[in-house]
Amino acid sequence: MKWDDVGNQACSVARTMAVIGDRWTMLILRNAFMGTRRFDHFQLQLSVTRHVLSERLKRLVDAGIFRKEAYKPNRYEYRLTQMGRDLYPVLLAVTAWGDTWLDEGRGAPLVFQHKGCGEMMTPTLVCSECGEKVTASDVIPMAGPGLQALPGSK
Amino acid sequence: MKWDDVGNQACSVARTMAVIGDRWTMLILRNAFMGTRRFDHFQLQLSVTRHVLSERLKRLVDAGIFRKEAYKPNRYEYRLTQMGRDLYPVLLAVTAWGDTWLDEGRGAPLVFQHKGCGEMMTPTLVCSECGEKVTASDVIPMAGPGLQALPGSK
DNA sequence: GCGCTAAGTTTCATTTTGGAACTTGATGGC
DNA sequence: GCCATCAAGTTCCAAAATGAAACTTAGCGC
Repeated sequence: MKWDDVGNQACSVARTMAVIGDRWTMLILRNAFMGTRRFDHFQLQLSVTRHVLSERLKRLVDAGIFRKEAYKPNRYEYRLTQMGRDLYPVLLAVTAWGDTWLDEGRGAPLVFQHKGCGEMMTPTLVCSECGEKVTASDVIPMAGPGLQALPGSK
Repeated sequence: MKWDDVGNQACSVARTMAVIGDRWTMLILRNAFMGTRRFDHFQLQLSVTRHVLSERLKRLVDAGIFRKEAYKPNRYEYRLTQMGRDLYPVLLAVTAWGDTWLDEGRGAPLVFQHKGCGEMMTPTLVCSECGEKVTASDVIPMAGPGLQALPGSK
């Protein structure tokens, strides 16, 4: 199967991966959340080739995750839209997992202070209804309204 | 920069992406959470080539996300380890984003019932300390113990 | 022992990367 | 005004990864 087809599946994971499911894209987003906006800055900070960076930014703009804006004639910057900012929980979940499982005993490279309460926080996933922490075995996935075809897998 | 190098950065996002940051890998994990365990089942459900599937499963086993176990002589299944199960919040965060932004008016393909309270839930990211919902602007990232070098970006 | 099944491996053409140089349209200095 | 510079890409090519499909290998069922 090709990736264009994967994006058409009735699965939010597949559709999301068709947009952001690539290594560089996540790192681009990470840096965007840290304040990076310009082509050359992304390129330098990430050491990604200009070629790939160009293609990824284009895709993210098309998807509506970045807005490309001229900050002076012929010079552009890439700013997260609301759609893009909404990816923060994904980044945080990824970070939390990496901190837990890949730190090699060194501790988290970054820690997060929550403005609201002032404490250092661990991003935690909870049920929207009862506020309880959620793990894989606490959840029953069920067919929702957006499901068309279900070959046991999608 | 090559991907092996990216995995060595002092950044949990980069390190995590070096392991799971690839489109197929996320879909493999999605299906693993839905109960899939065997090579041919993954292959059929995902329509990924056997070639790529083989390589990805190998990497996930090496990383410690799957455990490869013989269920009879010469037949194996891939089961999530605790490290693997801990990726569930990432999957849920991805799903929640896709449900919000990519459903094209059709509604979520899958909905999640929380066993604890019985309600249909939206996975929500909160601060571990105060329980408040967290967005990008609520958080201040700061250097943590695992940070060695910080070229403004990593 | 024959055919089936599961779990891969191999082969090869096509696509995608990585690396590096080239292009283009403002500025900025003098 | 004119030359140098800088930012934001594009182009080119070799190397690596992917997709598609056929092939391999070992145990099972009968």
